[in-house]
Amino acid sequence: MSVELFFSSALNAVDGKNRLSIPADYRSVIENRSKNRQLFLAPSRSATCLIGYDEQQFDRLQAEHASRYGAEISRERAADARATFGAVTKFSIDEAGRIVLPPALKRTARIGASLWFIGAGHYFEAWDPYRYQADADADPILVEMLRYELEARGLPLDASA
Amino acid sequence: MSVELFFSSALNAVDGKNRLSIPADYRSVIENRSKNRQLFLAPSRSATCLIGYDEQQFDRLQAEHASRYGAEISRERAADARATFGAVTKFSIDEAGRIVLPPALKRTARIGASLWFIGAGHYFEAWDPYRYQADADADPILVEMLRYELEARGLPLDASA
DNA sequence: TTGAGGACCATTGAAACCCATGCTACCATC
DNA sequence: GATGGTAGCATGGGTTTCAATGGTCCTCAA
Repeated sequence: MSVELFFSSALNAVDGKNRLSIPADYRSVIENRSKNRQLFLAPSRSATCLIGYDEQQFDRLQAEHASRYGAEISRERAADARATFGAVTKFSIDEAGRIVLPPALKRTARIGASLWFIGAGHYFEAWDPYRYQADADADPILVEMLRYELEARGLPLDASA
Repeated sequence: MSVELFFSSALNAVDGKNRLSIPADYRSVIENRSKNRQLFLAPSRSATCLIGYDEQQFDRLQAEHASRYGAEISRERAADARATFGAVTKFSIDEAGRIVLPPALKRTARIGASLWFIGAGHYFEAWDPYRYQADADADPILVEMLRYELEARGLPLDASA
């Protein structure tokens, strides 16, 4: 069961070509759940970060959207369809376990040279580490773990540096 | 499953001959769903933009229309038939992935020198970028992504410029 | 004969791909 | 328990492919 949920956290680099490694844990969750290496990323609607999930979860979101409206045709439905599908990007994870982050997504989530992954069950979040530290809802334990990871990589503990 | 839905967004140019590239993502969705390179475009009835879809979705719209009326013959049915089919244009996507936009469609949707594509599941929308920004139902996240794309191409952020 | 539309070629910049390297965790052996 | 070997993961770099777009020529019709 646990192989089917995203959990644990990791700090990875985003290089000059906007490539980044998806943590190996998450990759195997995706492969176990969806039998492929497809990853979906979209900006969060409630925080300045990205939300990541696999195809199975995407299908679930799509089914929710469809059942919310049935055969209805309306402005509301159209707006919701845009919000549900428009900002989502699909990636296929390469042999080395990486994807390339499109600049528009990177910037919308205010991401810099590294990325802080936080597992959250059916999905995971990906934050700029400094933005996560500054977030009002940040978990103190996760912040402490993040600070340790930053230190271990020789990265500054604060964005200003 | 997910390869069969339109999602993600893109900003493409419309050149002096009214040629425009259909985003590669959308092209492969069309090919996967309909086994051809046929695209249908029609003005939206609820917004100032174009709606695009493939042959499979066209068939679905047609089936919905038919089941709504059965064998009924009426002015309403005729009016709905006109609305459903009258303004639809079929395109075949060329080798380079482009179509030529008829001036009437371009003008009806108030399209200028570029086009903002938004995936919405079984169909996608195509807006003039400045008109999308100004739309009351615009999604703030998509607006932000659009502004980034405008900037990346050196285009003005506002229509007035 | 001139303009419009369509087919075909050309360019450029980004995205996918392939190969190489440090690092660490785990394993087997001594 | 120490030591050497091996494998997997996170990264860096270079190369090739392809998408998006601009341009030219050709054809057909008015």
